[in-house]
Formats: sequence, structure tokens, C-alpha cells
Amino acid sequence: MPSKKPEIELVTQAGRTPVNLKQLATHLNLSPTTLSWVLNDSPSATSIPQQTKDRIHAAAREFNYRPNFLARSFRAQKTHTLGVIVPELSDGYSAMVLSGVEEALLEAGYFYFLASHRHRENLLDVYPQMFVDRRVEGIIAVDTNAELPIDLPVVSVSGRNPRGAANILLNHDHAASIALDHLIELGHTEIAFIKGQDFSSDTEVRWNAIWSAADQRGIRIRNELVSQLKGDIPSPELGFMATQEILAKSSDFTAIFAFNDISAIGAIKALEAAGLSVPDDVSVLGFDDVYAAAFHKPALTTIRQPLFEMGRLAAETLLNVVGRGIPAAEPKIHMVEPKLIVRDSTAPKPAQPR
Amino acid sequence: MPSKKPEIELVTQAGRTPVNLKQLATHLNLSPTTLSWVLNDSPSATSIPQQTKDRIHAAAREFNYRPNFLARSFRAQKTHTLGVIVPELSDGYSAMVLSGVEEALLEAGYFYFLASHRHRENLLDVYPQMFVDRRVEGIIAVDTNAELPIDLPVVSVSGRNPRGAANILLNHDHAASIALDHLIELGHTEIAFIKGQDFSSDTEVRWNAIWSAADQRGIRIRNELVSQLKGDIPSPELGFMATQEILAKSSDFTAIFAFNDISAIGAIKALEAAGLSVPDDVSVLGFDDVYAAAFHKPALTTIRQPLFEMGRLAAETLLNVVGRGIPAAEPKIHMVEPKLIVRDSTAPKPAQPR
DNA sequence: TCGTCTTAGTAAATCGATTAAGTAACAACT
DNA sequence: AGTTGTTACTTAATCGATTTACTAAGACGA
Repeated sequence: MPSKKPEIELVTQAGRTPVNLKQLATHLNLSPTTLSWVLNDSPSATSIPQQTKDRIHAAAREFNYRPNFLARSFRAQKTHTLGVIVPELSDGYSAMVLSGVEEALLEAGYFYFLASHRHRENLLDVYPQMFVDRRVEGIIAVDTNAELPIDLPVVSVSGRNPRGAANILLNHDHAASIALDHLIELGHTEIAFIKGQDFSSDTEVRWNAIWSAADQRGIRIRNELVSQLKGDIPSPELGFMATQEILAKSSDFTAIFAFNDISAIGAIKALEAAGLSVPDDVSVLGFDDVYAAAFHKPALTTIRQPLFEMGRLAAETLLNVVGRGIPAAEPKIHMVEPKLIVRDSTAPKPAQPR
Repeated sequence: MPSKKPEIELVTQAGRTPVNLKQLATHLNLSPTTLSWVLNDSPSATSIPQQTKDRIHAAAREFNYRPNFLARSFRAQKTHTLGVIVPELSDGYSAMVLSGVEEALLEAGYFYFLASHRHRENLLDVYPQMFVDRRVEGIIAVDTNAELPIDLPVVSVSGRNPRGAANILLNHDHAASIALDHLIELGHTEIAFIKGQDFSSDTEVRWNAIWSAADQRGIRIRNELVSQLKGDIPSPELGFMATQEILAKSSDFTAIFAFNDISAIGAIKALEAAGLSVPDDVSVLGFDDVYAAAFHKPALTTIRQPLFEMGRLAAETLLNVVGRGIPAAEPKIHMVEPKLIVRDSTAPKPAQPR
């Protein structure tokens, strides 16, 4: 009589249902425990002889055993997932940061949930709550000053979060200095400014930095040459309007320092609509160096933020905290440095006044 | 003797550990089953009197009971999560699609994992595998023709996926028609073309559509006036080089139809570098209507893809399939319509030849 | 020869919610 | 009076991996 084959046989091919630990253990005539020890290289596996280990590894490979992620997550209450919240996805800023985040996470085997709040109150409540419900291990908040859950480590990018584990911040003092130095070198002293919206976390720090840098250089900031972006759409239109507002009050300036590249593009449009040429009559200085900045006409002179690096740094920092499990007592501040990118939208102050 | 307080007391405040079903059940002197039935409004709850239901709901509110998402996911092997794979995040195209995706998912309580493969072979393997491991319920592939897992429903956006549940496609025939009609109306007959890279799923369909539209209109496509984008970075540089390639072979054309807005921007730079004015000497027609298109100088005339809508549609379609649990036998094709956006980069054919 | 160590494992509990399969008490009907 | 039905629940199994607490067999030393 020929030896009877076992009634239940494991399917070697990519079968319908993936093999689980129990089935694999049965197949090997071992207990799930032993397999778990060996496959996870746990300290308890020291007593298991190499031969058995090899058998287990071989079987795992053969049947393409992949541990059930859900079961593991559930058991350990760890999801290997972060939450990332950004204001808006389409303006290029967040996308750059996210690229950096993704790169760092991939290496660590983490994924992230992405949420864009578009400055809507309810989303600012709902998304963090969803993050908590889904047991993300930490949150990266990009340019977002929300009330975030206390019991989760948070790393902010461009946004001061006093309760968070860390803040990735641009050196705004340095940014303001190199920006003003550039304009001053070109001979500009009457400079108009477009401030950011109040909801943007950079607005205040940057404005303070500009003030003190201007002060140090003997540049007077005149009230009528300052306006602020109004509205929450990511469109040059806002910069266009802000510039018109300034032009209505005074045309006694030869340079504009915009809050970001998008508004700089709007500013240029407004100046040209008013019959002024950029950079011949007025120089325009942007901020961020988003994707579009280099390809605008005139190409934007701008202050580059290392957005990709900031994303990467945020993710690495957060993973570090998450790994240790101890949220830092006081938030660390990581400063990153801006860089002046000179292109075609700035030029020496015109010889004679308009 | 005063009544003894129970030894274990539930914490009403946002305590350290959230309340679980068992604790809540103990508190109410009921079994977890009963609570589960009532809180999920399951059919078995019909026999539970309203009074008990009210007690349960009240307690759940009072102790801010939130079901453990991980436990639920594990039990049901459903994660309420999708995977989205895109080529690149920073070029504006995917970001628009994602905004649409997000909007649809939020309403349904779904999140998504985002992965950008940047055309790297290994990431095209690794990310889908990670999606499967994490038990996403479906995948949205944006402009990506990867070998995707068979046992998951897939919806492609701009990419034909024969195995997938659905494809969201632009009506490229219509796009080619309105594009050529626009150029022909302006008097152009000698038209140069910049084709997309082979890896882009739109390249072939669009090119075929252009061919037949040109044929129908008696426009001859001359080989020396066709070049192709080379390289996988999302930069106008590629369009710049493609245009230079054409210019090296012939300058006998009055219009260029570019593969996308980014390459159109590069094309304009190349034409201007060659001493040609856009649109006075050569008209340039873009594609997509990405964010930067409107703010370029000259503002791009372009064929708009309803990217946001495409994302939304993809997500809705996928959720529908996921909900029913039955992957469609043959992929549905959802066609969306392009729209001509006339701006400043196209103009009537110049009166005399150069 | 007894007791202790080491080796090579196994059994059972656990994470938290869901669900199939009961059960006890009472009502209603034949 | 006995059967069937309804109401209001409870018990126990399940999802799959991990982990704590055991056990059995043999080696070794005193």
C-alpha cells in the first residue's frame, strides 16, 4: 500500500489565501511559537538548533509566507504608519516636502496617511482625530498650527508647535538678511512687502525677521508699502491684489519682497498691468523656490527653502522619536538654511525715478 | 458603614488608555456582544429594548468610547484604506488628481497610502507589494503601467490597465481634434509635435489620436517636425531639448503642440533662445493645464484635463467596486472630456514666412 | 544517584471587536 | 398541559501573530 498523502496540502503557488503561521507550523510539525521565534530572530530562538532554523526559513520561502500585517499591528498596537497633514496639495510647496518625507519613510518601511485641510476648521478637527483612531504612530504637520493630539509625537515643518517633539524651521533671520542684502546691493532702499496670511505659520516669524534685518541695515519699512495676502486659495491672484493695493497708495518703491513665489508671480502681473517693467522698473523677490519659479518669465529671483530636505528631516526626526517611544520633554528645533537664487526678476535700481 | 466604591473605576476624562468594549460592558453589567450589536446597529439588536440601547449609547458617549480600529480591521480583514501610486509628486499633475481622490475618500471614511515610484523599477515592484501586505482594499494607479496585484481591484487614471476594474481616460480623440482645430483656425498647417516619453501611458493613445485627427483634416505630420521627450525628470528642460532637436532639423513650422505644459514651457524657452517670438513667430500649445500654465509668460494656451474630477471619479469608482466586493469582469472605461483653454501662447500664423 | 542545567521545544493567554450558537424567562396558542 | 415563539440577553469561537509560562529529555557534576 502506497504511503497516504496528507489530506490538507499547502499550495506552493501564489494560492488564493496566503499561508499563515499555523498552517506553516503544521506543515513542519512544529508549533507556531517556534516559527515565530525563528522568523523574527527573537532572543528565545537561541535554543533552536540551526538545522531546524534552516528548515523553517526554507519552508517560509517555499510557501511565500508573509506575516499578516494586520494581526501584527493589532497585537503590537503599532501600525508603522504616520499621519501627514498639509494645508494644500496643489501649490507645489507641500508636494516638495512630501517627496522628502516619502523617501525617508520608504527606507524605514513606514507609510503615511495624507490629509489636506485647506484651512477648513472642521477638517482641522476631523483629520487629527482620524489619525488617532487609526493609531498612527506620529504626525507631521506642514505649515499647520492645529490643536494636535497631545499623546502623539508631532513634528512640525514651518510651524511652531510648542507641544510637539520637534520643529523644522527655516532660519528666517538669515533669509531676511540675504534677501535684503541682495536688494540693497542692487541699490534698492524703498522696498514694498507682501506679508503672508495670518494662518500661515511663517508669516509672523518671517515678518519679525524682516523687521529686524531692515532695522539693522537702516532700511525703513513704510506702512503704505506693506500689504497682506487675503484669502486661502493658492493662486497668484492674491499677490496681484496685494500689489494693486500697494500701488494705489504709493508708487514710490523700486522693489517688492513677496511672501512666496506664487504671490511674486501675481505681483509681477500687477506691476506689468500698471505699466511697470520687471525688473527694469521694479525688482521682485520671491520666496520658496517652488517648481514654477525657475520657469516663469522673468525667472524669479527667490529665497530657496530646502523643502525636500525639510520633509526628509521631519520624517527622520519623527521616526527617531517613535522608535524610542519617549516624546521629548521640550521640542527640539532644527534650523535649515535658506539660499538666495538669483534669476531675472531682480536688477539694479533704475537710474532715474519714475 | 458607607457603601464601598468599586475598585476599578472607569475614567471619564480623556484618560491614558481609551476605554474598550469589555470595560464598558462591565460597567453596564452587560456583555460586549450586546454593546457591539447596539453600537453597530446590527440586525441582531432588534430584540434589545430601547431603554437598554439608550443606556449603552449614553455610556459610550460619556466615556468617549471609540472602537479600536486595528481590532476591527484585523477581525474583518478590511482596512478602509486604498493605495495610490503616482510617478512623481512635484510636477503638479498628480497633486491635482490626488486632491480629487482625497475629497471622495474623506466622505467615505477612507484614507490612502501614497507612493511615488519615480519610474524606478524596484519601486514599481516594492510599493504594490507593500500595498498588498498592508491589505489595502484597492489601488489607484495614476499614469502608471505597472504589473499590479491581480487579486486587488485597480482603477487607473490615464493608463490602460487591461486587468483593472476601471480606467479613467481622457477623450484623446476629442483633445486632438480641438487642439488641431484651434491651430488650423489660426492658419497653422505646418505643425511640430513633441511626443511624450514611452513610459507615459498617455503617449501612445494621444499620438494615435493626433495622427487620425491630422489625417482627417488633411494635415501632414512630417517626421523632422516630431521629437520625443527624453528622461524622467519633471522639468521643462526636456521640452527645451526636444525643441532644439526639431529646430536643428527644420524651422519650417509655425506651431508646436507639446505633450504637456511643462514641456511647452521648455519649448517656448528654446524658441526664444533661437530668436523666435511666441506667439508672434511660433504658436505653442500645451496640455494638462497644470497650475503653472496660467501664470507663465506668455500664459499657455492649453488643453485642460479635468484632473481633479479624474481623481474624484477614480476614487468613487474604486470605492464602488470595493464596496460590492466583486471585481468587474471587464474593465469599465470612464471617458472625461478635455477643454481648450485659450491664452496667450497661440496666435494667427504670421503673414510672411521667416 | 540525585539534583541542576541546558536544549528543544509546546500550551495557552493575549490584543479588541464581531458573530454564530446558545439559554433562561415568560407569553401565547392549541 | 405541552408546545412553540418571542424577548433579552450570554458564552465561546474567531481573526493571526506574539509572548509568557511551562515541560520533557538528555547531559553533567557532586
